[in-house]
Formats: sequence, structure tokens, C-alpha cells
Amino acid sequence: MDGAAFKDNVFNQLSRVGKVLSSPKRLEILDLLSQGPKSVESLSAITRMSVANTSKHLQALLDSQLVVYRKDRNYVIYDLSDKSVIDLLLAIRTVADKQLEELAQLRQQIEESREPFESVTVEQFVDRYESGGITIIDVRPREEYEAGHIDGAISIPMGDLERYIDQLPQDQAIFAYCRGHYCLYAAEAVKLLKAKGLHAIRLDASLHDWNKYRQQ
Amino acid sequence: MDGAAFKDNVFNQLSRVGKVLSSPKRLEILDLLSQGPKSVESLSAITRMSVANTSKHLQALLDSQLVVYRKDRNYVIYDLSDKSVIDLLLAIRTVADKQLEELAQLRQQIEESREPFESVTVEQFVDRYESGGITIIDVRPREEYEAGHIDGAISIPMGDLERYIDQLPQDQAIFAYCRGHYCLYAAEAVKLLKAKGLHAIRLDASLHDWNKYRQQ
DNA sequence: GATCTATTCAACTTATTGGTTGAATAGTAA
DNA sequence: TTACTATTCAACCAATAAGTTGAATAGATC
Repeated sequence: MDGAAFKDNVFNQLSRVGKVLSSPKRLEILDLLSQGPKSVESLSAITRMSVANTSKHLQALLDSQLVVYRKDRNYVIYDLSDKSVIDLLLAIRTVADKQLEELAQLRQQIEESREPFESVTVEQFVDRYESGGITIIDVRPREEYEAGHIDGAISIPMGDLERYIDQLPQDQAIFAYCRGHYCLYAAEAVKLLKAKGLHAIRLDASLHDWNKYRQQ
Repeated sequence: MDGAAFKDNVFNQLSRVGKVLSSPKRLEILDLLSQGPKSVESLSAITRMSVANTSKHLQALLDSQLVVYRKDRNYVIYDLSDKSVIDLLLAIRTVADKQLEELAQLRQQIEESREPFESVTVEQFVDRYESGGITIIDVRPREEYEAGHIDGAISIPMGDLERYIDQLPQDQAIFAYCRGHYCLYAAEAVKLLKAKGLHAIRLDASLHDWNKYRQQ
């Protein structure tokens, strides 16, 4: 194989990874899996695709080895194959964030359509975290919390939040986080808690954003 | 816009970046641009595509704002729009490296088809760099060196190397680097220098790998 | 202003992909 | 074994993308 053929081959291989990232639905699947392993059935439900189609996408992801699976009873449970896939997802989000004005506009629409509420970035949050005296709630589904969460956070999935309000401290700041920047759970949680008179603040970051920041 | 539509929209935007990375030729263009700005004409020559097609790819890159351009005389010079694009390229390469066995095999073929030669990673190189007493040569085209290079490296493009051999130190280790892991220039340079009896070693990294490692 | 050249646009062909529906498979539970 | 369920496979259609060639555009130079 000569130099040119070698080069073509390398970029062909690299583009296999790129291909996987070229479909919105596949990105959504990867994003969901980055929060924890999930069955084909539940992925199909969350993404509102046919099971067959979801399976097909998962096969594509499998083909470029971005995901792995294991069988459990009669479910097939998929998961990301490697931590470097999370880094890739974060990288693509960073680029899109910076370059695509449309995304910024989307975020703004969401922000403006709701009551204004307090929101902090990872950088702003870390001091409060270190000095303690706060409550952190993880409002993602229970399984995702169990697959990994910010140290010291308690799990209150969105659906259960209303029932648990009484048990939350009235005199402490309560930080809520979810799947990250483009997930709406935490924003809704803060809105609900504020309406009930609690001091709620959104932590505008995912578990992975947090991990990445901490390891630096 | 409701939650589901918002979500679809976000992933649609993210996939625009993914789409760009789904074509081998576009990846090659991005990779070339990461070494320094280039005209449409030279990109077309290096990638061996028609100028029209190259231009079309560049339009696609422009559309998702991964590149920018400026006009110079009657050339249009393209460049990456942002440092975060480089991070994205590194991330995709890391994932592909780990996941795609085919890539590993490709590399191995190349290694084996040549004389074995010394090669060091960034991690191994840094000590030698710090303690000095070495020569570092950048064997990429001159313009790429000028767009950015490892501190202390001298520019000797591959084509000129043979002529400059006499001026290189006979008693020092000479480290050669090029565009990175999948570029063949440095390997060829080391082969040539070794054949002439010099103590040549490949630094198996790109300028960006080096920068990334140093900033940590 | 006229000419030259780099770049981009337009039209077209072929190949690939996302999605659907319905059947086949494989693993569980009774 | 039989029945059941989750998942995958197969066949198909519609939409999109990569690449080609040839024409149009716009800057620079004379």
C-alpha cells in the first residue's frame, strides 16, 4: 500500500466514527447512554422511534465499536464502550456550542419562556460545593443516578420531586442538576421548588462536565 | 416549542457538526487545515479532488462554521475557525484509535513494512526536551511550520532534507516530527537520516498533541 | 476596459442512508 | 414442550450526499 492509499484508508476509518455522529437520533442514543446503560426498548421509548429502527441504529454504533452490550434476562442492555466516547461527545458539544448560533438561540428561547431562575456553571459551583452546607439533588431517572452521580447528591427523579418537597431543607440552598446543558429536567425542578418557596438553583452541567472539570 | 421538539432540535444542530465529520475527504481537509491555513487550490491538490468538489466540501464546512476564510490576492485562504475544532479532531482520533482495530492494523502494516526505527511518544519525549542537547526538525511543508511549531524546532521540509543532512549534528539525537500519528513524513525522514548514519528518532505526535500534553 | 485565473455555482448520475412494516430469531417462563 | 416477549433481520421506498463536467462569477493585472 502506498502513501496515498494509506492516507485514504486512515481517513476512511476516522470517518466511520464521524458517520455515527451524523444522525441526530444516534447522537441522542449516545447521549442517553452516557448517562447510564439502557435496553433497546427503553431507548426506543425515549427517542420515540420504532424498536426496529432503534435496533438498526444500535447496530451501526456497534459496528464502529462505540457501544457494547450485554444480555440480561430477555433484554439486551447497551452501554458506551469507553470513556473516550464521552470525551468525544463533550468535544462535539463544545464545538457546536461555539459555532452554531442556532443552538444558542434555542437555549435562549427556553430560558426566556420560563421564569428567570438562578443558574450556575461548574466553575461557579465548585466553591459552594467545597464549603458545604448545601443540598444537591439529581433529578434524572433513578437508574442513571445509580450508574454514577456527583458525590453527595441525592436522587429525586423528576416524577417524584413534588412528593419529596417537604423533606427538603427550607433553609439551605438546593442545587439541582440533570443530564446537562440541553436537558430540561433541572430547569423544571428549580421552577417547581422556587414556586414552593425553596431556595433552588440550577447547576447547569452534566455529571460528565463535572468529572471533566474536577480531574483537571 | 415543547420538550420533545426542543430535544430534536438540539440533536439536529449537533448532528450538523457530525455530518461534517462523516466524509473522509472532509476530515482530511480539516486535518490539513489544522496544520495551517491553505488555499482551495492547494487543498484540492493534496487531497487529489477536483477543485469544484473541494470547494463544495469547504462550503459544507463553512455552513457549520468549522472553518473561516479570508481573501488574499486572487486566492481564498481557508482556516479552522476555532481551537475547539482541533480538540474535536483529537477526540475523534482518540476514539477511532481505541475502537477501530482496522486502524491499529494499518499502522502495524506501515511499521512492519519499513526498517524498524526508534520512535517516542509525547510522554517519553518531554524529558529529553527539558534537558536539552537535542535537535528537533519539523519535516512538514514550510508554511505549516510557519503557522506554528514546537518551540526550538527547525524547519526542514521533506523535500529539502537530503540537501541539509550535512548541516545536521552528527553527535546529537535528532527528533523528527510531522503532522502526527498517521502522517508518514517523519517516519521517512528518520529512515533517511538513519541510512546516513545519524541518530534519528521519530517523535510520534503532532504539534497539537504536543500542545495538548503541555497545557495539562 | 479587457483579459486572465481562482473559485464557486448548477445540473446531473450514482450510491448510500433513514425510515417503515412484517417476518424470523432467541431467550424466558410456565 | 409451548407460549410469550424483546430483539434483530429483510425488503422496500424516499430522501440525501458525493462526485463529475461545464458554465458563471469576481478579483487582479495589464
